[in-house]
Amino acid sequence: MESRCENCIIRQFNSLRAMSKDELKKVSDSKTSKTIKKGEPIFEEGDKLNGVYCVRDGVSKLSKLSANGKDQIVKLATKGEVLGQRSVISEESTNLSAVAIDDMEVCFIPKESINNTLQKNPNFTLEVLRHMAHDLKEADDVIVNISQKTVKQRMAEAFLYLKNNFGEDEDGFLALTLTREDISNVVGTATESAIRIISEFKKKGLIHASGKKIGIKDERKLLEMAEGF
Amino acid sequence: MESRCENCIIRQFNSLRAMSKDELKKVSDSKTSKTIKKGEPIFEEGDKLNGVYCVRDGVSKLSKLSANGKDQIVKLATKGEVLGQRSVISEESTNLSAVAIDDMEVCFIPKESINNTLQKNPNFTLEVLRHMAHDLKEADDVIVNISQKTVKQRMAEAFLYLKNNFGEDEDGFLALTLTREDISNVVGTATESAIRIISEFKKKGLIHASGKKIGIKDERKLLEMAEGF
DNA sequence: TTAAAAATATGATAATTATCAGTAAAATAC
DNA sequence: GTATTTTACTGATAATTATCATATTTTTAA
Repeated sequence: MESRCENCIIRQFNSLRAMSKDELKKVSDSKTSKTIKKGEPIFEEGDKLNGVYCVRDGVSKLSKLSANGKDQIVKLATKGEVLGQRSVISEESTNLSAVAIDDMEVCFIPKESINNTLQKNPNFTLEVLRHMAHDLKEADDVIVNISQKTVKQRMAEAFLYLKNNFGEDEDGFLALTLTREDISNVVGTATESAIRIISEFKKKGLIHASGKKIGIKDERKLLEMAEGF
Repeated sequence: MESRCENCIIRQFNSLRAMSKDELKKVSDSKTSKTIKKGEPIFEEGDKLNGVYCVRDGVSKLSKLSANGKDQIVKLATKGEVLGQRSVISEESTNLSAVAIDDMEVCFIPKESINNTLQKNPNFTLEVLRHMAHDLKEADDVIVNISQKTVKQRMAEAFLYLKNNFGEDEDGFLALTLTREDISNVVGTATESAIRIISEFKKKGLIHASGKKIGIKDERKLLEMAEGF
């Protein structure tokens, strides 16, 4: 038996919280739950999406393939985020791929439920709008960072971002473990360059690592590095 | 005597077209027209905006200052675009500065008019949402371009962008004339690098220039260059 | 109109970053 | 548990891009 949206806590973190009980009931009736294994795609660049995906558990990377075959990760989406919204709203195929970094649990909500509510419930639309405004602001920041900061600065920033957004485990490692390649795709650099900088950060005592797991050792210095000192 | 929004053609190009006659009337009553001279700011990063600016004429650069003192131009906004929307919607201070590149004419619309309509007219909200979805998609593209393409490729792309979005004058020059510094801030590179690449493009016959004015000579090759051939 | 300031241009050089090559370690499949 | 594949790492080198210096041209202001 599947759980109902009405009782889902995740909803509190996204725009679905602005839905009425009745609307939520309809969404819940039309939704389907899916399990996505680590490494598997939820959708791919160019797909026409028939709905949105509400992330219940796990983390997904949203990325775009460039001409030279490298992926640029534009966002890491976790619990509570709704994927595919933009595509459904503008009725275009997605410009991003979503791939599971962890094992994930997502709910697929058909676009009809969303569009219906968008047209009838201004509160919901406004809530979606607020979220998108936030995403756009973040995107602007990413643009400025990528174009104005060095790879080293962006690497430092990435680790801080990972700590602030996904936390640490009991051993003090970043809770979200990314491959070196994924890190390089977040930062927008060559994998070897990312690895080199990780080595350097380790030597300088800014971070420590055990296999793939990376922990932040000197947050203050890392922050200074990100700011350019 | 000022012109009325109801009769303004510009409106057809932005989300204001989804407003009812009545709403439009209220907007028109509350709006004020402003003339902004070339080089003057409309608003600056960190400002709390009390409304949005609808561009009637001229072009504005939306930019963000980085720690090292360089401006990154995130968007060039022209006739029909509404500036400051994101800030008003999320009720935060803006993350961008808007400076006039041309002499401009803009209408200032107090946020109350906008917020009112956002809460009452789902069509308007949806229209704003669609625009923002579009902007977000564009921002993603910019991120991927900046991080995956070389400066040369991005320069080529910038000229094509300028042609496609602002057209050419009767002499075949790009209608929007930017300083070399502005070009470098759009592309995200050092001014000297931008100048050097302009010289190179001239030598290769991709563009021609007369003072600040730049014209596209071989669009096909420029496109190939942007794609990485 | 002339002086001053700003923008454009170019060379020399340094710094950053990517690429290629190859080894070591880890994860996965059998 | 071993073989195979993938991922991580390091060095050498090349390519890209930024920075500094300086000259020239253009624009602006007095």
